[in-house]
Formats: sequence, C-alpha cells, structure tokens
Amino acid sequence: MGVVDLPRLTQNCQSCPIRHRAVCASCEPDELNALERIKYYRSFQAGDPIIWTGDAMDFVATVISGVATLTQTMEDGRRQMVGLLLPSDFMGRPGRARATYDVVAATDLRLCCFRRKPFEDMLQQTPHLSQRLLVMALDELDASRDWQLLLGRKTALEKIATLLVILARRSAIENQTTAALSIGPLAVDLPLSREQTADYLGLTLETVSRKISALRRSGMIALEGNRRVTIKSLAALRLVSGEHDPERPADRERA
Amino acid sequence: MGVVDLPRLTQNCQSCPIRHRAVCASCEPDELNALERIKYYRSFQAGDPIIWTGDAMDFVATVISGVATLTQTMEDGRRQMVGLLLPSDFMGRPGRARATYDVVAATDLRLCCFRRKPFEDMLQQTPHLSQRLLVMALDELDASRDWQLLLGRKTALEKIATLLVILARRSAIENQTTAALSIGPLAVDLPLSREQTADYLGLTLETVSRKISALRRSGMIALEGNRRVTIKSLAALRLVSGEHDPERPADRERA
DNA sequence: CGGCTGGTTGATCACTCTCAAGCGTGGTGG
DNA sequence: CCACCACGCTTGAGAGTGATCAACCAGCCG
Repeated sequence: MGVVDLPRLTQNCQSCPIRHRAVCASCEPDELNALERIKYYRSFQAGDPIIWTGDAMDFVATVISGVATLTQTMEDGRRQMVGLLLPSDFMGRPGRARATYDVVAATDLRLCCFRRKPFEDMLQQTPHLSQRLLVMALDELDASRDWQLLLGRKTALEKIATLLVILARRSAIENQTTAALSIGPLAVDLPLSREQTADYLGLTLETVSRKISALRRSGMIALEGNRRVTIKSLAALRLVSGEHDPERPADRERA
Repeated sequence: MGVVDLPRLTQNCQSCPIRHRAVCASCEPDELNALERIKYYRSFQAGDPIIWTGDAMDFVATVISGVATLTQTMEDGRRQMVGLLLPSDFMGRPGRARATYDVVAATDLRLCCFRRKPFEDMLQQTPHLSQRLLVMALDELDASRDWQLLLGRKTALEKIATLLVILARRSAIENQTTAALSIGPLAVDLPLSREQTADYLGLTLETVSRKISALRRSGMIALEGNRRVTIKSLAALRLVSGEHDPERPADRERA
C-alpha cells in the first residue's frame, strides 16, 4: 500500500532537523536517549493513507518532513479537513487506542514514530515531555479556534487569502527567513490539491479554483503550474484575508 | 461593571460539585490542599464580560456553575464563538499573559480562580495537575475539530440540530441521567440567545430563528418561551444533525 | 493517439444573508 | 390602569454568494 518501513537506522536525535520544535524539544540528553531507544522511522508517499478513523492506533509520531492531513468525513461523503500536520507537528493522542480522524500523507512524508505504550510510560516519568506536549496541544487548540473563525465567518476569497498567508508564514519559519517576510515577492508551494484545499477551507474545489484565479487576475499572486504560488504583495493579501494584525490588537470600547 | 468579588469563603474542595471532572480531578488530598491555598471564587451575572482579547490575564479558572462563551471578533464586527465553557471546563492558558479571546458570562456564573503564577508553579511540581490539563486540552481540541466540521460542512438545519443534541448530551452528563438519554422527551435550557447561538453556529440570528421554527413545525422539538426546548425525539434530531453514531464507526473501503 | 487526472471556466440553482416589518413580553411613567 | 417603549424574537421578500452540473483544457502516461 505504498508504506515503506525503513530499516532501523540509528539516526541521531541531535542532528534531527526538528529537534528543537518537536515534542522532544525540551528533553535533556538522557531523556533523548530514552526516546531514541523506542523510536523508529516510517516513510510514506504522497497520497498514502496513514490511518483511518476507527483503526487501532498503536503509535504516536512526529512529522519530520512533508505534510499530512487530518480529515473528518460524514456518511454522505462531505469532508472537512481539521488539521494540517507540518514538520515538528505531533500526531496521535496518548491514552487513545483508536484514530478519530483519517490521516493521509499529502506529500512524501517521513515520521518519527514511538510505540504508544512505551511513549505513554515515558510521558508519566518525563515532565519535560508532558509539559512540551501540553504546550503543543494548546497551540493546536488556538490554531483550531482560529480556523473556526475562518470556517464560520469568512468569505471564500478571505479563506483563500488566509490560507496563503498562513503557508507563507509557516514556510518562512521553516526557512528561518522571518525577517524577509514582509518584503518582496515570496514563493510558496501549495502542499494541497484544489480538492484538498476545498476540504480544508469548507468550500468546493470549483470555488477554490475561481478565487485563486481572481487573486491572480488582481495581481496579488502569480501561478507557476498548479502548485507553486508567488505572493507578489503579502500586505495586500493580508488585507483581504480579514486578519487583524496579530501583534497590535485594536483598542476596544468598554461598556 | 457587575463583577462581584465574594469574600474568601474557605469552601471545601471535597464538597465541590465538579471536584472529579475539573482540572483538579486527579489531585491527591495534599495537592488539593495546596490548590485550596491559592484559590478564590468570583461570581458574574449573565451578560458580564469576564475578559477581553488582549487584556492582561493574571489568573486561570475553572467554571463551577453557569456558562461562559469564548468569542473572536473581526474588525468589521463579524463574530465567531469558538468555545462554550460549561461547569468543570477550564479557562485561561498557563504561560500566556494576555487573553486571546473575549470571555463573557452567558448565564450567572461562578468561577474557581487561581492566580496564574502560583498555578504555573504548581503545574511544574504536580504531574497529576499537568497530566489532567493535558487530557482536558486534548478533549477541547477534539471538540474544536468537531466544530470545524459543523462550521465548514453542515447546513443550517444540521447545525441547529447538532447544537441541541450536544446540549442534551451535556445536560444529561451533568444530571447523571445518561441512561435515560435515548428515551422519551427531554427538556433543555438554551444558555444562549438567538444571536449568541448564531455566533456559535456561524449563522445569522434570523436563520437560527427560522430553523428552530422549522424543527418545531416538524414536531421534533417544542418550545416553552424562547429558551426552553423540549426534545420530543432525540433519535430524529440526531438523524438530521448528520452525526455518525460515534459508538459504531461505519466500515470503510480500503484502496 | 487516447484515456486519465487535475484544474479552469461557464450557466444555473438554492441556501443563507440582508433588510425590513411585525409580534409579545416586561418595564416605566403618566 | 393603561400608554409607551425597549428588547428579543419571528416572519417575509429579495439579493447575493457559493454550490451544483457540465463542458472544456492541459499535462502525463500508456
């Protein structure tokens, strides 16, 4: 099914590209050694399913590279993506034996996996690990609530613009080019097809296509192929995205 | 501003109605004593604001009784509710000094508060506390993702039905009448006005009103006043809500 | 060359929003 | 006691956004 189990490379956590952003970020060397003993890598190709809702889930994992999607499906086939897992993001839930979402590799994907039971044991014994997981869960919760605003209240155009802004931000973080964010054109690779994008934004793929075309016609973005977007004006895009400037919350009337 | 600070009653945690569901649920007696030393109660009246986005947040709290809402607002006034805090739910985020949502008392409300710094210190020292908070955060994350499905993909009628089913479930949990859930009529008090309901469901208040009327005309529910709903057929309501039966996930094709 | 997949574009439809009027209850004051 | 108003809610008519249905296009691979 496309799943490739690699031989147990004894790859060093110290040289791991996401060492300082993943669940293991605040582990001490000895804690890292303990994790290293129970970890194993798995690779998936773009499109591979990783797990289905209801399946037994005997591992948890960190995304090392690539993008995975979390989606929910209704009986009549309507789908809503509820999460995007990017490098350093955590998948699986300690204490839960079955998956509650479909997880699919959107791009080629590499996971650092831990069998669930040993990981849960380590969570109990390793405050650095559980505290880090708590922070990550709270960050995800914030992201999910921001997404609620997008799904509930934003127009199709605002949704597309928001997604592009977020992808620009994430890609800047990954490339450590934060400083350059607000200046000049910026190339972003969409990790999602039009249909997946639609599932993420609560739209149809036709509407996604139309609104991307509209942004292209307006000159805010340019397209090279279907997946590569050049953001010509991040400021303009941010404006149509309807986001407040997160650094400078507006003053507010009090009753 | 309607905020009422009660005198520091030395009320006993042992007799607390939510003792076994709140963040303190898995604390040992000595841990509970430590919490008891830093706790204080605050009461709010229906409609009182508790905190605004961007305000300094020097406490965290557990809802003892009543309902509070978490909402996000866009510059042009569009609002999306992103959380409902019911008894035993936790508000505030350890490690964060400012509120990221508006929190408002939807009904008369009683909070068990902890100053943030001492609480954070206790989190560090008390695995029972941080582990419980992790579980609660993950539960909230699941709820938020379910809400994403509702906001992104459900019709107005499905949204209303889903809300009623959830309120029925929560009120059953609070009253320990789980067994009776599937049988007979069931009275639910809406903690939210039509407008708040609209903000929760990503609708307008007119659409909320229309769809509630539609459910009434169809005979699934009856209304006594604006806030009290009698669910005449929970099964029918569940059907129109579009939820899978959560206990029996459908079999699924594999590629 | 033909079929397949993913994407774009067009025409129409329908659901929800918007704007507006009306209703019922509760409170206030003449 | 009743007139009046305010507030929350309901209902109606019309408009608009995004969905649906359908045709078409480009790239890719057999």
